[in-house]
Parts: sequence; structure tokens; C-alpha cells
Amino acid sequence: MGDHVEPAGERVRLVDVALACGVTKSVASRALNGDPSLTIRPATRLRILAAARELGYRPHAGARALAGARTRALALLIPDLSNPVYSRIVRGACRRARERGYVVLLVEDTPADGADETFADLVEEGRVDGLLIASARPDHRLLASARLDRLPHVFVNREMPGSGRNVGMDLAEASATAVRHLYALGHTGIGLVSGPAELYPARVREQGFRDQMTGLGLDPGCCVSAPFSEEGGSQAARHLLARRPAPTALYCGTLGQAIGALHALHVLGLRVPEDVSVVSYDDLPLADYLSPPLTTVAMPLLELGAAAVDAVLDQLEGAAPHDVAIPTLPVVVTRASTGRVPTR
Amino acid sequence: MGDHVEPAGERVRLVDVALACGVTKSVASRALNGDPSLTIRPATRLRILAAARELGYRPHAGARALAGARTRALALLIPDLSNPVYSRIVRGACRRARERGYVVLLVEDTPADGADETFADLVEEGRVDGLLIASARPDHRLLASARLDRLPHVFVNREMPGSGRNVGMDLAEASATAVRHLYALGHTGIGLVSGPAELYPARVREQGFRDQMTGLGLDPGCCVSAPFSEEGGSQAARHLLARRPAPTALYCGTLGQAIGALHALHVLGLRVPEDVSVVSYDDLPLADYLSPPLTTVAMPLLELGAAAVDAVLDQLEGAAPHDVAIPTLPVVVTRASTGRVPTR
DNA sequence: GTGCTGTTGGAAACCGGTTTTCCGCGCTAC
DNA sequence: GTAGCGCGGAAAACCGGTTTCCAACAGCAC
Repeated sequence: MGDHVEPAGERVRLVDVALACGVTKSVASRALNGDPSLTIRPATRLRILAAARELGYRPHAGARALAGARTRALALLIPDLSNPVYSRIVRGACRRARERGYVVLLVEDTPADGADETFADLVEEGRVDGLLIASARPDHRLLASARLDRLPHVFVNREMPGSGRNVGMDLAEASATAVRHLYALGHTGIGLVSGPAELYPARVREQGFRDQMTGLGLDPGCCVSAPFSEEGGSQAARHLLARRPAPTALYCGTLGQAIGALHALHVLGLRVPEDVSVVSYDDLPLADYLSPPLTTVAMPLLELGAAAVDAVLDQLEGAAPHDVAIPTLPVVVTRASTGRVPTR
Repeated sequence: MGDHVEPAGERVRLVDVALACGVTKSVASRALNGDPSLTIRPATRLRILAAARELGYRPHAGARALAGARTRALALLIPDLSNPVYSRIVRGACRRARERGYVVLLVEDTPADGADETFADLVEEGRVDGLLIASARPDHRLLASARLDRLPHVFVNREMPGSGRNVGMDLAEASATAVRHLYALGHTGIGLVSGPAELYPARVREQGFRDQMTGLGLDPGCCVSAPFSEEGGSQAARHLLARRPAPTALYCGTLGQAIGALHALHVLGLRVPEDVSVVSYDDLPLADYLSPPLTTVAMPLLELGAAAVDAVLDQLEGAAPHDVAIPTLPVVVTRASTGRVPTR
């Protein structure tokens, strides 16, 4: 098991391995790929495997793809690299992909840079075997492509109704658990800072919020849609706090929105959590260092990424597409931004 | 210029284009690639281009790579996807790459997930034409690979001395301008929250800090190294504030450290900026929404990414590697976290 | 000894491009 | 009249794998 020698310079090809142990490249190829239809003496097989390791043989990805085999690469489309939440999904996906011998090609869906073209290129140039679509833009050019039908793909944390390819978490439960956390602290007037209505996760979180509120006999009407940004959260918080009766707690759809909301509350002279409690969807290390440290709902993002890879690779291996629901439930991470309802 | 029809299902190959206009695939290939050694009637060339567009022809990436041409893909190794600063470098790189007909393959350098193996795989499987190395880990397995010499590559925002492949910004000036900003507000006791000493950018920023401090006749000794995290910034700030005389201003190496520092100051009961001013390297939208909004040093990150791509593509086209310094200077973005020095 | 069968491995086609070589034709120059 | 040349394009080799089909040989039963 010693380190093999780098043959310095020239690439080692399959035929080199084959020649090195006196077989032809077809036998070498099938031995290395574990072709079950190949009958071969165990000694020969071992010789081939040893030679491959010894020479540091790496099959040429292009040649493999060309010969009809898979590229062993997947493309992952994400909406926004600067949102650290996605980095956890990406990490989960990359990890699982690597375990299964695949590479992940990451594309950020910035329409201004022609990201959908880039993504389509990866498909149409035959660079990838499958697609993980985590971007929620509903009008994506890719979705209209005829070629999409032919290619294994899944939708991650978004819903294409009826596609049978949705990999998701329990978003409704995330809202529900946040509401129950606040309700247990005595809050009855709870406001929701929701996301843009055209984005699926925002809609489901909102529905989960309304259902849980109604289930507790509370008014579910205190909602505002806003962009997933600090500015959006700030504006939305101002709107909600201007209502009468004013909510005593806010539940925000992203950490960015929550930071904006905290900022707005600070400017309005309201104390957190003495006057208003704040909970955010998404948990990140940053939450510990905000003023005050922010109570959040932690989601199983690593698992989501891994499950998405599994789902698409299952399709590649011939399984029929099927929706996947991550069983791990959202959990509230209690920090200092939530407290008992103020006594008027 | 109408939309071409998706031929639904089968891939359009070069030979299809060629047949469609009565030439052989060799002519079609050379016409489409603008081979100057091909003499061809203008009408024929136009027919070929039109047919390619009409049929929606996309060359198969694997076949191209195999035939000795380039893969038209670059790999970009970054240390940490959850750090939004890198997303700007990535964005700059992807944008420029796409302009020049290339695709960027992103790899996050998480050693636990075997990221260096992944990166090496991309190289050794012939998936990429060049490498952008933005990870600062000095012991990277890849750096020892003999194959690296053969492959165009650059180091982004780090320094491999003597490699002649460094693409960087003026990190020393970033520190210097931060110091001058504070000095102009009357601060003379300025503390530096630096990064791990083994990371190149941290060292250069620190040197820039010391030089500028010395140049102004101030004591440059108020430095602490800490991890690039909120926790690191928090600890470092406590250490610096415990010194006597205590600094009246802090300059932090990352936004995360600055957030940790703000938190520590808050816990210590110190007001920002009345008691202590804070400046951070790296500018992000988030800075506007911290309490107080954080003064930062904005770096030309998009340009850095773009320049790195240009440098590596220049190498691909045969140019000799050369260091690149981004000419755009760091600028201080003044927000509320810096103010005049407190009068004792 | 011959035919059958199972084992072991070889030969060749093929994937879809790129690149080099070569060929036929019409024109000019001698 | 023909050698030479430039133009326009065809033919074929090649890249490095995968996969299908087939051949050699051994052992066995008859």
C-alpha cells in the first residue's frame, strides 16, 4: 500500500495498465469496472488492479463520457452563493457525491451573468449525468428544455408539483415549531416576515405558520411578504409593528431578514426580547453573536443535500423518480432573542 | 434569428450539421472553430454557421476534451463557501470565465470531505484546463503534485513566493487605509485582530498595519492572532481591551471577527463608537444592519476573480505566467462604528 | 478421437469531436 | 502544352475509453 510513483509528465492510460500486465485494454477496463459479464482468473484481476494502483492510473473523464458511460459529475444550481445557508446544502451534497464517486459542479443562479445558460450548457455539452435544482426561480429557462426530461434531476427545497422529483424538508413544521415556541412563552400576537410569494419555500412556511396559528386559536393574519434581505426584513418589521394591536413576537423567513428586523427594532427603540421577541428560520454560527443572540429554527441542511444526491443517483441507476421527505425535524435553538411576553 | 427548434431527444452531432449543408465534418469543425488554416468560400461558412444554430448544435464536451482540445473548464478551489467574501470572488471569476467561453468548477477546500482529493481528481481525470487556487492552506497535497507544473494555474489572494503566478490585491494598503481612517479621527491606540499566522493574507495585512502605524509614529505592537470566526474575534477583542493602555479602536481581519468583537464590546459594556471604534476588512451588505452599522474596507473582489481567470487563460494561450496586482485600491466605507477618539 | 461446454481473454467497433494530410480543379506562367 | 500553384474541401488518423462479439483452449463425456 505504499505511495505510487508519479510518472511525472505523461498521463497513464488504460492501455498502459493493460500492457503492464500482459492483457488487452478491454479486459483491463472490465476488470477495473467490475463488469460481471467478464470471467477472469482471480490472479489476473488482482494483477490488473495492482498495476492500476501502481501506475497511478486515472481514467480520462472525457473519454469515459464519450464511450457512453457516465461523466460521474452532477450539476447543482443554487440561487445565491452569498447566503451561507446554501453552503450547508452544498457541503452535504458534495460529501455524499464524493462517497459515491461523483463530482459536483456548482452553478450560482445569477441571471445577470447568464447562469441559466451556463447550467444549460453543462447539460447540453454532456458534462453532467444529473441535475440538482435548488433554485426557486419558477420561470427558469431550463425548465422548458426538452432535454430535461431525458436527464435525471431533482428539485431541492422547492416543489414542482407532480414532478415526483421533490426533495424537501418539513418547512411547515419549521414554522409550527417556531410558533409553538413563542406561544409557550405566552405570545399570542405573532407576526410573520415572509418571503416573496412566488418562492415555494416561503409559501409553505407561511402556510405552516397560518395553520399552527389557527390551530392554537390565534389570528394568523399578521403577515408581510418581503425580499430575503436585511433591507426586506427591516421594512417588513416596521410594517408589522405599526399594526394595532402590535405583535409581541416576529418570526422571520431568513437570517438576513431577522438581522434587518433586529436593526429596525433597535432603531424604533424597542428592546429584544423585553418588548418584542424574534425567531428566525435558518441557524448559523452568526446567530450567537448578534445583539441579542438570535433564537433560530435549525434545519437539516446537510441531510437535504445528501438526500438530493442520493435521489438523483438512484434515478441514474434506473429507479423511478420519487419525492423524498427528510425525516429529521426542525428544532428551535433557543437564544436570547425570545422571552416571555411583556405584561402590559 | 428565430428560436431554433429543440430536436427533442437525440443530441445533434457535428456530423449532423455537416450533412445538413453538404460538407464533411472536418470542414464543419474548422469553420465553427474559426481555424485560420482553412480556406473556405464565405457562402459555405455561413451555411455551416446557420445550420449549427438552426439545429441547436452543442459540441460534446467529452469528445472535445478527448480530441486534444481544451475542456473549456477551470477549477476554482476556495477555502470556505460559508464565507460570503468568497462568493464575490467566485462571481467575478464565473462571469469572466463565461465571457471567455469557459465553465468554472467550484471546489470547497474542506479537508474532512477529501476536498483536495476531489480537486486532484478534476486535474488527473482531465476535467479541467486550469486551476485557480484561492485556498490558503500551505500544506496542500495538490501543491506537491508533479502534474501541477504541467497545468496552467494561479494563486488567488495568496502568495507562492517565486511562483510568478500570484494574483492579488493590495492587502497592505487595506490595513494602511483603515489605520489612516482611524488616525484621522484622532485614534492613536489601535489594536489589530489578525488572522492565523500561517495564512498569507493575514500576514500581509498585519505587516501593512505595522508599517502604517510605525509610519505615523504609533505603537504597532497591539496585535492578536485569532481564527477567522466570530468566536475568534470575540476572544481577540477581549485580550486587546485588557491591555493597558487599552486601544480606542480595533481593526479586524474579517467581518466575522468584527461581529465577534462587537459582541464582546457589548458584553463588556463598552459603547461603539463612543468608547471604542471598530473597522473591518471586507465589505458586505450585512455591515449596514449590525449594531452599530460597521465601517469596513471594501476590496475589489469581483475584479480579483476576473483577473485570476484572465491570468490562467493567458497561460493557456501560451503566455508565460506572471504575477498580477489588482490596481483598484481598497476604500473605507464609513458607517457608524467609527467615531472620534473619546476624550479622557 | 471427436464434439460439447465452460473458462479466459482478445479483436474490433464505436462514442463525437480535432487535426493533419491529401486531392481535384481551374488558373496562370513559361 | 504542361508544370506549378492556390483554392475549396474530402479522407482518415487519432484521442482514451466501453462494450459486443468472437476465438482459443481446457476438461469432460461419448
